[in-house]
Amino acid sequence: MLNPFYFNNFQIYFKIKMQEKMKYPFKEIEEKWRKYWEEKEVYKTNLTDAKNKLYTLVMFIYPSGAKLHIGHWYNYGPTDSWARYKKLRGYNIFEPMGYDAFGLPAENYAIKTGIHPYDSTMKNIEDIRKQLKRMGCMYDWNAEMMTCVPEYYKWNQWLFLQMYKKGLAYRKNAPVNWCPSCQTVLANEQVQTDGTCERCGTTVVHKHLTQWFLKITDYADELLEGLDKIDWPERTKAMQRNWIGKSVGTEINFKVDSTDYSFTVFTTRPDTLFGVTYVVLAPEHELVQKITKEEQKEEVEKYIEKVRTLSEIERTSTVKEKTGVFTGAYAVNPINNEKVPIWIADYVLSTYGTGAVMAVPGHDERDFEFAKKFNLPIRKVILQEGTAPEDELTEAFTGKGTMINSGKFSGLPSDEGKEKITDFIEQKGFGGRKVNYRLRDWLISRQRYWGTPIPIVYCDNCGEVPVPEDQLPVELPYDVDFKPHGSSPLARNENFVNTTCPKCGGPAKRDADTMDTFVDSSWYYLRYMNSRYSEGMFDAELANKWTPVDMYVGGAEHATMHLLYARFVHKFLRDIGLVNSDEPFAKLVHQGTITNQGAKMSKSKGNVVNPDDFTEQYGSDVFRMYLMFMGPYELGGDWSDKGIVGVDRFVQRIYSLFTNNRNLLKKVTPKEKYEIEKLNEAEKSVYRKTNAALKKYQNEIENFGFNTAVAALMELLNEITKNLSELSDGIKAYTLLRFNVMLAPLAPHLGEECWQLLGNEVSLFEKPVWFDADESALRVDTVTIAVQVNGKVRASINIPVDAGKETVKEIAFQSKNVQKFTEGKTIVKEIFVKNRIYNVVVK
RNA sequence: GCGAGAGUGGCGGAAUUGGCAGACGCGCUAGACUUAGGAUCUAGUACCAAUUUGGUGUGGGGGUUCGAGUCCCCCCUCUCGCACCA
Repeated sequence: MLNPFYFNNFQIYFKIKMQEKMKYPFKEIEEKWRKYWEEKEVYKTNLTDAKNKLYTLVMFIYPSGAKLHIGHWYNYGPTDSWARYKKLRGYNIFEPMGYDAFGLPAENYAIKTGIHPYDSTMKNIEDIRKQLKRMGCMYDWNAEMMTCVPEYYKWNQWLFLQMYKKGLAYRKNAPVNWCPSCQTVLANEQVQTDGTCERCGTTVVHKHLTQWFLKITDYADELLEGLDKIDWPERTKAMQRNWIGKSVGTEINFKVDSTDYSFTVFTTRPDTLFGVTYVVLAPEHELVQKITKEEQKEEVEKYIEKVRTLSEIERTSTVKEKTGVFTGAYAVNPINNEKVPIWIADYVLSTYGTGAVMAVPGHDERDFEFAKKFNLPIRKVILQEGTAPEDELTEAFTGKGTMINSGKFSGLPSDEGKEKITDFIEQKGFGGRKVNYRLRDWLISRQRYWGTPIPIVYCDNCGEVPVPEDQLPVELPYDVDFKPHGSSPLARNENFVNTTCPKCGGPAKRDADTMDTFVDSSWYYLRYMNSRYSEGMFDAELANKWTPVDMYVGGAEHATMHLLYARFVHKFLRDIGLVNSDEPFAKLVHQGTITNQGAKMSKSKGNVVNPDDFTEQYGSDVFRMYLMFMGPYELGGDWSDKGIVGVDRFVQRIYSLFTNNRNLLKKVTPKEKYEIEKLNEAEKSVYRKTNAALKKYQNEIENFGFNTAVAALMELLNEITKNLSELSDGIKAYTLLRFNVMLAPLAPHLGEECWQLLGNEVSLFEKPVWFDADESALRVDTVTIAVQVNGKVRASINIPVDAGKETVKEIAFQSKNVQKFTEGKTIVKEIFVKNRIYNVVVK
């Protein structure tokens, strides 16, 4: 019976069994607390009380077929931890979550599988909601909302109509980016640098369509100035500044020789006006057809045709050699009546400035290159300091200098010349000062099904007629052939398209396009406060209490699109009296990108890491804490699960520490503060460490320094376990309580469990508790400072805190090593920084 | 090309105002737990020599300073953004 082999195995079995019992049972515990929070509605925000309000927002989720990935966890987990910390500190937190539910992927998926975008989106939302709940964030599920329902998108239409009324929504036929794969138009902002479609990677081509634009350019200046007032990452603000691209310059009219035609150029360098040796029009410029001479017609036509096939990126590539064609016509330089040839070239864009450029090859790199290639004259009109007028230009000189060969303006510094020449041009009526922006109006028309219908009808009698507000929403029909045929899917739905004119009652057709989904996301943060509100776009009273958003966290890739559009819409809503603030997001933080093997995670690359694998093995707290511990939040980094066991061990140690001290608070009530001199050495050191950790933790969490906050907690745990046997129950309870409140934001389930284990009756997040550091404990009586001889550390000495130089010097020179390095030498200099360093310089 | 950020042990990364570089974690090494260990605990772990100790070290080169990972100049590499913007 007592076979040693059996016995042996039984022992092992027993030991393993015991360990399993000890191990932190994260599955039950995490589920237990999630259920508790949900049943007690712990995260339901009292929105009527905005006294201590803190609106914490993450960019809402796009419910694609893919489940939550590491990036979502990395975005939402730490942000929630920050908000939880703030909650423990007494803030009234509002942390909502919703779904950015319209969009192309759902439609592409439908095209591929035949599953209706509405059905797949709703299914995805179901799945994602479950996953989100398992993360254990403080989302107020009462506020949950999605953009693809009429209750929401009705207000996109309403917003559009308000802009229309103010003349901010207009239609124009313009060269647009056409993605042959998506069969749709893309905004310039949505075309990638290599000329491909942001969503599908297909090379974008040009197509001319009549489209709706929102006049964001009217707000260009304010969007620029507003950046100074918001707490956003500098790099993001710089990106928006560049994107808006304000440049102050001069517009100058050039007459076309022996005709009545004229055109305008924009320049930031009017001081080089005498250096103009030719002018260039964009191939699309309206004048090109009118002025081209008969003998040049064929060549010009051929060139225009060639340019039409090029994407903007190809046209503007620096690598590409300059191309262009002479029109045969001449323009007259208004400053000196000189006749200069008119060329067309693809490097001049019709979408920027006036679509016409005065070419100064001597002082502009592109013009220089062009002139060299086509043998056009190069004239020097700005003299570089330290060079002679007769020196030949080997490259364009684009800096400041002294004007030469410029008539009566010769001799002026170029800065002054800019003003003088502009004054002259204004006086003569040839043009004037002009501010130009790189920013273009926001193209919102999409020839697509899965979006907000544009509330406009076209009537043969009345023309373009806005749908009256009381007839909103213009509902998106369910039955539709969403397969792309080059036109909008809605255009083929007779029931939708055919309608009556709201003005004359005659037959009319609806606009068959839908809106860019960035319209949806440009105001969603205003609706969360009352997501079922039906009296208006949003509950303005609540929205004004709670906005601007106090903390907005999301990817840096939205720097120039979503984040600019939302600012624009917010300012517009302010102007029509709906909101009372200037900016939507007071503070912005970008989470870094988590890559895998150096590449962005994507389905196509097959390098997607599934967070579920880790949450199932370690639990959601461990996974969340590991993501925070990996490195600086804003940097992101390459994914590796190498260190996750470290965080798991940390959690195991915490759990056994708290289980071993179960109901400690029933035995003892710790004091608010202890007199440090009355504690034993172990207690002193734990007491100090506890308060140092509190201080450090606060600093770090406030600034999204999660990695160092976790490290501070680990240090504290090490200090506690090292000294555990020497601690009185009072000190033990004191430090565990503080450890617990710091732990809870980072690992909320475990935090609650420990809180209960200690003997607390009410959930921590139900009744928030925080402890401030006892500053007196941080004051120490002795400090260790370095003693340097000639800048090299030769000793470390303990000195009384705040000890003066003479005392320190005395102690320092007791060190043999210091003596050794100073022996026989004279002291030239002494540097003493209190409590930091003593450095003696000898010779 | 322009703009922003980064470069620190075998690895992820720490380091208020310039003031003891390498916190915390992973990994590794050794030991303990009467036999097993993908468990736990303890100790060690930048590099080079050696016992104490000395020297070298934050991408490379120069500079400021008593003192530089940190500030200044030049260069290299990587990441992101922009790209003929007139």
